[in-house]
Amino acid sequence: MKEKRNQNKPQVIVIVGPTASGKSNLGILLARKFNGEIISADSRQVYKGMDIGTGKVPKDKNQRLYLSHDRSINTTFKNRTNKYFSEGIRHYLLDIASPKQNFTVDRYKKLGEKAIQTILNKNKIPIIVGGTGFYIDALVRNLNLPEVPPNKKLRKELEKKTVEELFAKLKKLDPTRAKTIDSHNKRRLIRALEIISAIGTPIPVLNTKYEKLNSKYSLLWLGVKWPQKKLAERIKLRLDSRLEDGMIKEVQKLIKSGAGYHRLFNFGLEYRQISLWLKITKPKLQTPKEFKKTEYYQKLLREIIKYSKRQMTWFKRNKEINWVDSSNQAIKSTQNFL
RNA sequence: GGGGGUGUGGUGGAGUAGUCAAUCACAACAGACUGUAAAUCUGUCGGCCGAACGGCCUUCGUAGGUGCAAAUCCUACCGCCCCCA
Repeated sequence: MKEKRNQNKPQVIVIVGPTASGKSNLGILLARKFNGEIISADSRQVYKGMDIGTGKVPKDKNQRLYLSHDRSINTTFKNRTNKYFSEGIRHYLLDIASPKQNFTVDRYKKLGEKAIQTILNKNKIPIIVGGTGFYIDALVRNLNLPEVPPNKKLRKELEKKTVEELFAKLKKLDPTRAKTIDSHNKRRLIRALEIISAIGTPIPVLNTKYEKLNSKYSLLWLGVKWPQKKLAERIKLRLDSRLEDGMIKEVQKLIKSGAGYHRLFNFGLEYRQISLWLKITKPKLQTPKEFKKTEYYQKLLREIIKYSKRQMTWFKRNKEINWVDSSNQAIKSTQNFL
């Protein structure tokens, strides 16, 4: 019905929604039906070893079987291809970083663009699925990120200063940025200063208006919607089954592998609360049952729900999203789009 | 039965005569977001009016009392807690 189709722009589908909304399944469904491949847009699913806590789609097993069919040479883990399939559908940008290293939007954007191209070259439809709004917008809406990688040393130094000091400094060095920045947000202030100190001059005024970002793709935005109460229930059920599925072990493993408590704290949600709890608990008591008795569990539940709301706050301002509450609706929209 | 303590907004918990609709934390609600984004940060949070300065009303277990003035002092009652019997 809408004839605003842009023939020269490649078509890309984006599926967004809060955590536990069922995006991943919808993604696979559409990928099957419309010959697509999936690009995950999740800032935590990029990490290896963070599976249960991030709700990564299960990796197909037969793939490994296939690769290691020759039992004579012990190839159990010689999965060189690194390709991630779930239910036969190729997924990109999962398991591409170590939890010990830093991953950034910039990196995501670059890899994402590559993935989109790869999929298009196969004459398939890229389907971006995820809950990290910032990553999605960076990838799909032409965000212009300044070429300034993180500077650990500088950050450490600036970290010592107070927000007021940092803001004052920024005001002097880059008054334009100072006008729009959140003057209380230390992390942002530090990054802003990092940029100036690297570039030397104030950054050019960027397209900050959300609506003004012009995509080079023709996009179909699908949003998976739930009544809030229902979503909260789903979140609880999902958390409980995650715990049963070995969530705690996953965190223990990460700790052992050297990710560090500080790092885990920063990952948030499950990784934050469970690692905090593990730190003060006797190994003997580290079971799902024990965890569920604690305040950490209650807190975690609240945190996940809050997180889902924050996600919605982000998505709400994107007026292009078609909110659907059934896969049929999604399919219909997709048919219209293609 | 005797002695002591305590009762505050959705919760925890400050306040102990005026500057108190009442610090703070949590929860709740709303929002921001250009290289940590599941992170980080902001606002509102008794009711009514107001864009705002502000104004009015109802609150600190209940009922009385003393004060110009009470969440804060006194008395009684009710509830909870602790100690001695």
